Amino acid sequence: MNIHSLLKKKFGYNSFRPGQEEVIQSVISGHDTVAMLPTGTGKSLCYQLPGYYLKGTVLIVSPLLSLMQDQVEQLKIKGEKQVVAYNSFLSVSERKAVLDKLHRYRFVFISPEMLKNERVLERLKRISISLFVVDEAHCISQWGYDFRPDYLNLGNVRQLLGKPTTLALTATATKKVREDIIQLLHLDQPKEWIFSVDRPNIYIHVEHVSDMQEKEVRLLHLVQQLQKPGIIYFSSKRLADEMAKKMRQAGLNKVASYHAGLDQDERILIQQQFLYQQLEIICATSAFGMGINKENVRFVIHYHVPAQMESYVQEIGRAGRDGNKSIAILLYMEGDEHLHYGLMEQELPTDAQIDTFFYELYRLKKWPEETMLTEIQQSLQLSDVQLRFLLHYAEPLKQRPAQKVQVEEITQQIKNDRDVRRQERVRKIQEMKQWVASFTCRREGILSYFDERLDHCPLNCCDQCGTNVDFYYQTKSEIKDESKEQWEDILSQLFYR
DNA sequence: CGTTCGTCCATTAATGGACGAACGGTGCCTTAAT
Repeated sequence: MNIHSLLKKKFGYNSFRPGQEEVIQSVISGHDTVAMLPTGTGKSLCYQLPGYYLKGTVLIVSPLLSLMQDQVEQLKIKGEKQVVAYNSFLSVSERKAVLDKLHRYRFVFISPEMLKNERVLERLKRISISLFVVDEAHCISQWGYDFRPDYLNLGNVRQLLGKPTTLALTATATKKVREDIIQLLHLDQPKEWIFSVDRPNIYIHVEHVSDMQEKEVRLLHLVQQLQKPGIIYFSSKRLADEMAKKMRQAGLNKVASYHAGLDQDERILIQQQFLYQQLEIICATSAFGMGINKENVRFVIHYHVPAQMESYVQEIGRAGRDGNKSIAILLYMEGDEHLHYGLMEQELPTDAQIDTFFYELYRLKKWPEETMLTEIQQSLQLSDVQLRFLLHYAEPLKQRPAQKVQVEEITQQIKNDRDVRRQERVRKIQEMKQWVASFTCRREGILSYFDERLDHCPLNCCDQCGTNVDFYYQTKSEIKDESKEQWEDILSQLFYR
C-alpha cells in the first residue's frame, strides 16, 4: 500500500499538510531526517504513518510523560492496540510484561532517562526498530547540557540499537541547534526539512513598564480587556499564584495558575478545564504548554521575559493555532532578565563543588553507595540538577576506581564545559534583551534569529510596524455574553446544589 | 541582580528599620522501608 492510501485508510485524511509528505517519504526511504514543522501541522503523523508502512517497531523518545500518555491515547482512539508508553507509570509487573513482548508493539514511547536502563536497552537491541524518533528534538540542545543530561546520551543509544533510521522532530530550532541535534544523535547525512517559524496571525507587542506596580496594573487591565482565552507566562511560581488570585479578586472567575509545584492530578485537571473552556486564563510557568493542543487561544502575555528566543517563540506559538488573529504581549521592566542569571548559576556547579566532589570520589577508591552519595550532596549543598551534572561526567568512574590523572582531567573538562554553557546561556539572555530593546520590526528580529528572512510584514505585525493593542480587545457584545454566561453559571449552581 | 523573608535590636513596649540570607523554571527516575 502506498502512503496516500495509508493516509486515507488509517487516518481518514485525503491529503497531507505542508511538509508531512516530504518528511514521510524521506524516512521511509531510509534517510535520517531532521524536520522542523510549525506547531499544529501534525508532526506526529510523520512517524505514525511510517509505522504502518515499515516493518518493525517505531521507538519514540518523548520529553514528557503526559505527552506520551496523550499520544498513546490518540493512537488507541484510532484503533491501534500495539502501542505502549514504557515509563514509571507502569507497575513492576506491567513493565516486565511489556519488555517480554516488546517486538509485538508497533509504537513504543519512552523517556531519555529510561533509555539508560541496561535491561531496557538489552531488550530493545533484540527487536527490529524500523524508526527511531526524537520528538521535541530541540530538548537535546536546550536541556541536554545541564537539566537532563540523558538527552546527550541518545546518540550512543542509537549506536547501540544498530543505527536505525532516525527522525528528529521540532517546531523551533536555530541552525546551530539543528547542527547540535545532528551531531549529538550522530546522524548520517540527514535530510533536513525546514519550514518557517513565522506565525503571521500573531501580532507581537512589547510594552515597557517602569516598575512592578505598573506591570501589575497593566496586566490586570489587559486580561480584563483582551479577548479570551489566554495564557500568561511567569518565571516564578509564586507570582503566577499571586496574580491568578488578584485576577479572581478583580472579578475574573475562570482563572487558574499552573506550575510544577502542583500535583499531577491538579495539573491534568487544569489542562482539561482550559481545553474545555471552563477556565479562560492560565497563569503559568514554562511547565505549561508542551502538548497543549488548544486551537483558540487569543492571547499570550509574558509577565517575565523568557531566557531565550526559542522559549519565547514556543510560548507565543500557543496562540492562534486556529489561524485567527491573536496577540502576544511582553511586559518588560528594566532588569527583568537578571532573574535568569540567578537561575542559571544555581544550576551549574561551582569550582569548589566540582573539586571537592571528585576529591571525595578519588578518596573513596570505589563508587559510593546511594546513602554516601546523598551525604556528599548535602555536605556540598548540591542541588539535584548540579549533582546530576557532575554524575554525568563521573560516569566512567563507575567501572573502575578513579585515578588521580583521570580525576584531574575530568574536573578540568567539567569546568570548561560549564563555562562554555554559561557563556552560551548569557548570550541567549542578552540576545533576548536586545530584541526587546530594539526599534526594528519584531517579526523580522525573530526570523533573523532563526536565520530566516521576512518577505513582507502581515497587516497587523508588531508594535514597531504599527497597530494598536485595542484592536484585540473584546467588543461590548462579547463582554455582555460573558456576563450572561456568568449569570447562567450562578443560576445553575443555585439550582443544582 | 532584585525581591522577600527572617532575625535582631532599639524604643518610651509592640512596631519599625537595618541587615543578611535565601530564593528565583523546566522532569525524568527513585527496586528503599513501613
